[in-house]
Amino acid sequence: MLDIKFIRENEEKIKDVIVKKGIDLDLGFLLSVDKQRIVLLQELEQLSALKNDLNEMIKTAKDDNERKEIIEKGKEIKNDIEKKEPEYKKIKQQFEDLMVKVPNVISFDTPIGKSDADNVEVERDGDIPKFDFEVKDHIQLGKSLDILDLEKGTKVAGFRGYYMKNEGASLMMALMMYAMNKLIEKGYSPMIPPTLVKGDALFGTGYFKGREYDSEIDEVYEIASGDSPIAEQGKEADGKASKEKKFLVGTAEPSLLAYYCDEILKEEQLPIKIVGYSQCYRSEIGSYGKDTKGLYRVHEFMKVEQVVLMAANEEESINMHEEMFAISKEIHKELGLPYRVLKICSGDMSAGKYRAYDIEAWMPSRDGFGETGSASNFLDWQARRLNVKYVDKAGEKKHVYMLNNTVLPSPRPFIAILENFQQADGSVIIPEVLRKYMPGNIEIIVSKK
RNA sequence: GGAAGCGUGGCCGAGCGGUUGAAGGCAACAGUCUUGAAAACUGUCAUGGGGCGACCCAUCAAGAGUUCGAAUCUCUUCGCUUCCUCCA
Repeated sequence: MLDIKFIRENEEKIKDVIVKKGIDLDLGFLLSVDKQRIVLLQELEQLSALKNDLNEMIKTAKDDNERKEIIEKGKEIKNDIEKKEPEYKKIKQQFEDLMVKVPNVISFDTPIGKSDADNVEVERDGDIPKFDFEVKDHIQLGKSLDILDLEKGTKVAGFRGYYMKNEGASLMMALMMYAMNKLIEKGYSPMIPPTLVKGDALFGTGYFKGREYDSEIDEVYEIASGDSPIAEQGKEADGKASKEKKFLVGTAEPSLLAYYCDEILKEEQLPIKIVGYSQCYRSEIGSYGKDTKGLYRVHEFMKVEQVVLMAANEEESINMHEEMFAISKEIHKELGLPYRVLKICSGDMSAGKYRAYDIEAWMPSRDGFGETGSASNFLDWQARRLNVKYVDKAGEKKHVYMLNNTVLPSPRPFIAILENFQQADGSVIIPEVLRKYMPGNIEIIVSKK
């Protein structure tokens, strides 16, 4: 969310971003709604002021007659207010619905483009492995080593379900422990946040495209809570409110950031650096036909995520963004995974983002790179929705800047490790940095058959 | 799951139908005094919105209602606390 004053003053700039991000929004219409809203607001406030004056006058009325007169007048004004109010509420709602869609501006160095095809590769590291034997994909490897069971996963959990087994389960836990500890060593405070949350956290971080959850477009699972089925949740006509909706997060980011919602921090507290571990759930709506095999695209996984809340300084936020993303690169290097870095273009960026990178690891079975991480700088776009402010050194209240980065998800690096480090005999070498987290500190996963 | 109670400004806490946007205290900030600090004293000090401004509107968990008028009364929801029950 942006400040309406900023929008009024930067109409052309935002119109430009709307085009570059490919967002369906008529900014001129928003501004005209804004004007109507202010007019109605002023009219209503004037009526309220009048009414308040009359209420004061009652106290000093000379006699019952005068009192009656005042009450009559008050009723007229109340009528006027009641007539005008629905109109104002309607406009206000319309205004808010439009405001929520206004995208954040983009950084000066964000490439302009229409889709992910226009993202710009800016870095590449590591040698793509060459194999002198027939390469297996992670599905075959996982099966032969008895560390991944997709059939049972589908049987129990349905499409995109999976079981991690034996060294596979240990390897995933090792990845998470490794990532978690690395960030703690870098000064991040560890957190295990809730994954079942109210809508506010998801709206606040931009995971709902509108003000409310929309099952058609939002890639989030809604959960039945209380005793009513989902379809019957929401406000009842008779004013009886139902239980609050709950959702499963797709990353720890919403829970970690919403920890501070409605708070006013002090500048001395900033930057706040947190590393969170969570289970992540994704409905993968809109990706029905994509990556249907294996672990690449699943509904449920584990992930270590980092977030930073910092003072509002654009330049410093860019530096922080780089600093956070450097950790992802360091991790890929330490794991020995060849990777490349993409600067995300305007059209592939979600509405709230100011600047974003993706990191992709080499996956032999894809004969290409696959996304293993993403770092985003939102400036104060999320903080406005979450209402997180700080008092700066001059005593002024400002919204904090928020940034986030994938430290390590569980399934995709697992794919990359299996496929890149497979041996001719079907065994898989475990990256050195993970061995201390493996039971028995094993160095290799071998077939038991 | 059963019972009772409670939700007021950064915090504590009064107020229970009209000079209450809200006493008092703490914290914070500015000043006086002091070589400096502390103490003491004086002053400032909620948030959001509208207006060029005087100023106006809204907010005492949220929503609805009663009333000319609600922080105060009624209802609903949410949250918290305590006791009992149950339980990984």
